[in-house]
Amino acid sequence: MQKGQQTKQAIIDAALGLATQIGLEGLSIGALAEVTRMSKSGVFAHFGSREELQISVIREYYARFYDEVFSPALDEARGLPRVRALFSNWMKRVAVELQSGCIFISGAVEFDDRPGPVRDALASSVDTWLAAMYRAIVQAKQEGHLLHDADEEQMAFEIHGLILALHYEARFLQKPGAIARTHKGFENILARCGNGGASTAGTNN
Amino acid sequence: MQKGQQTKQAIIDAALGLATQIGLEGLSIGALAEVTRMSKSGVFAHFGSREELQISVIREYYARFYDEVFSPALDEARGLPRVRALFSNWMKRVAVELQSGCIFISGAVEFDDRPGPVRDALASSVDTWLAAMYRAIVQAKQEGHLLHDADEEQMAFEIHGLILALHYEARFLQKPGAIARTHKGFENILARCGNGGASTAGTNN
DNA sequence: TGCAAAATAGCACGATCGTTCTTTTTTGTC
DNA sequence: GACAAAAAAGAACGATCGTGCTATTTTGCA
Repeated sequence: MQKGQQTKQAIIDAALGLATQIGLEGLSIGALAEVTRMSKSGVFAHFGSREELQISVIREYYARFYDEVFSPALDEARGLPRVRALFSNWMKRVAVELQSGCIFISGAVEFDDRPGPVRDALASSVDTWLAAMYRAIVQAKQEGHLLHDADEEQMAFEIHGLILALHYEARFLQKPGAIARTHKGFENILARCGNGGASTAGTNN
Repeated sequence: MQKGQQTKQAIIDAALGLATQIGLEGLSIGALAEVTRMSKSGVFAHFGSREELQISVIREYYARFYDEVFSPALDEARGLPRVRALFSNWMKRVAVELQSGCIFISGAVEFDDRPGPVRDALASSVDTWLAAMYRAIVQAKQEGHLLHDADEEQMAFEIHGLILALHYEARFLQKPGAIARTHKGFENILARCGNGGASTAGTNN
C-alpha cells in the first residue's frame, strides 16, 4: 500500500506526458503500459477504468497548473500586480507547453459534446481556474487599479481569448510573434481598463 | 461516373456532419457506412484511405465556410464595413455551430502534434481564411477607417482570440453571455484602432 | 522467516479499426 | 436488350482497444 501509490503516481506522470501530446482521448492503456514497462492489466488495476485514468490525469494537470500558475501569483500584491502575475504565469505555461499542449484546451474540444464524468472533471477544473482569474480582476478593481466602469467579466473573457489565440497560432499554425502579440493584447486591455498607473504601481513589463 | 460522384458527395456531407460532432479523428468508416446505409468497403472505395476522406471533409468545410462567411462579405464596401461583415459572419458560423463544432478549431488541437497531409490541408485552409481577414483589415486602414498606427496583425490576432473564446466558453463551458462578450470585444478593438467614425460610415450594429 | 495481502503479470474475450481482395449488383452506352 | 465499366457489397485480415478473469510475484508486517 506504499509501492502501489508510488507506481500509480509514476503511471499518472507518464499518462500526463502522453495526454499532453496526443490528447486525453488518445490515451490508451496499451501505450501507457509500454511506456511504463508494465503489463496492460498492471496499469489497468490502478484505475479500474479508462475514464478513471483520464480523470486522474486531469486532476494531476490541475494540481500542477495550480502550483505553477496560481500559487506563485499569491506572492504578488493583491490587485493589478497579481493579475499581471497570473497572466504571465499562464502565458508561460502555455508557451512552455507549446511543444506539448494544454489539456484544458485540447480536452475542451475533445469533450465538448461528450457528456460524462471526464467532461465534468475537465469543466470543473477549468471553471475553478477561470474563476480564480476573474476574482483577481475583481480585486484589482476593488483596490482601485481599474476604472470604476471596467467590466471584469469582459476582461476575463478577452484575456482567455488571448491565451487561446496564443495556443492556436503558435502551436498549430506555428506563426512567429504570437507570444509578443499575446502580451501586447494584455497591455491593450489594461490600457483600456486600468486607471492610468495611479495607486500601487504595477510592474510594467 | 455520375452516380459515383453523387454518392461520394452524400458521403462527404454525412462525414462532415459526423466530424463536426466527434472531430476529424473520431471519423470512422464504419460509423460513416452505418449513417449512409452503405457497406464499409463501399464507402472506402470512394477515398482509398481514411486520410483522403478526412482531407475531403476539410475541403468541403472550407468551401462552405467560404460561401457562408467570406463570400457574402464581398457585397459590403471595402474597408471597415467588410471587416465588420466578416467578423459578424464568422461569429454567426461559430455560434450556429455551437451545437456542432468548428473543425478549424477542433482539428487544430487534434493535429497540432500530428504531421501529415491532413494537418497540412487543415493548416492551409485556416491560413487562407486568416489571411483573408487580415487583408480586409489592411484595406480598412488603406481606406482611412483605422488610425495610421493601428497594428493590423495585432488586430487580427485579437479578433481570432475572441472567436476562440466564444467557441470555448459557449460550447464547452456553456457559459451564457459569450456571444455578447464576443461582440463587445470586437467593438473594443475598433474603439481603440478605428478613427472615430470619419469617412464612410460603418454599419454600427 | 513465514504469511496474508497487495501489486503485477498473463491470457483471453468481444468489439472496432483501416484496409485488401473477390464477387455481385448497378449503371451508362451501343 | 447485350455488354463492358463502374459502383457497391461481402468477407476476411491483422492490429488495437478496454476489460475481466486467474495466476504469479512482490511487499509489509508479526
